[in-house]
Amino acid sequence: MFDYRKAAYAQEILKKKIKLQPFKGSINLVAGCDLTFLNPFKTPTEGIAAFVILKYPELEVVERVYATGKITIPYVPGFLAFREIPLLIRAFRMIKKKPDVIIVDGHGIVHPRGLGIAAHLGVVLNVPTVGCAKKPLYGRFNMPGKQKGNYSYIFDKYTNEKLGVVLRTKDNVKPVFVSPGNLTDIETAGNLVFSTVTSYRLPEPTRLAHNFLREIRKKFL
DNA sequence: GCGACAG
DNA sequence: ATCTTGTCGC
Repeated sequence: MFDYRKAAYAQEILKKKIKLQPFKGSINLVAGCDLTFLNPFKTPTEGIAAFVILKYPELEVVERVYATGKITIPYVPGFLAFREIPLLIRAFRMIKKKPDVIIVDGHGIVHPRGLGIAAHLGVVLNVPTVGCAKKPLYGRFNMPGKQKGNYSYIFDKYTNEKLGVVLRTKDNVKPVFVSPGNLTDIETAGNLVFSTVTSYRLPEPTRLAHNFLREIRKKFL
């Protein structure tokens, strides 16, 4: 079984290691990562994690890697990282050209204990990360305008601290929820995601990682 | 007590 | 989180 009390404690410890700061240096390579499961409704199950690395700001793919393994921890809102990070780490180690920043499919610091999967991964790898989720998890916010580029801020519901942005990446399409993971800040996170969006709802790194997995997954069925 | 709840 | 198909709106 999985001890969620201990996991929550671990999150509180790791949260203290997050460094929120403007991005240091320049971004030449940006990565997107994602996971897929052979049976997403059963645990344990086989999982596949992938990273797609793109040149920035050209968004040309320069490398793709993936790793497979057994997923034994169930999904519980607030503890996604414990389920997905082990395989993500293995895939990350296979990358030859390490990215300057990773866009993770999930939240950064917009999280009940301030440590969503993007922040968790960023601390463990000591790499700049940005969280880009498709649904809200925590905090209060107003919906942004309907036009691409419109955004609003996400605040902590107790401290009112600004945590991230709700960003409209495509006209009349549901917005995404962006927040810094590690070694980035809200502005860096928002700008990076918006600058990697083309004509789809999700930023290219995330979208391509997802497509890549769909490809790989077929070979395992 | 009730609703909400990343992937 | 998977997969597929159909429908609707811009």
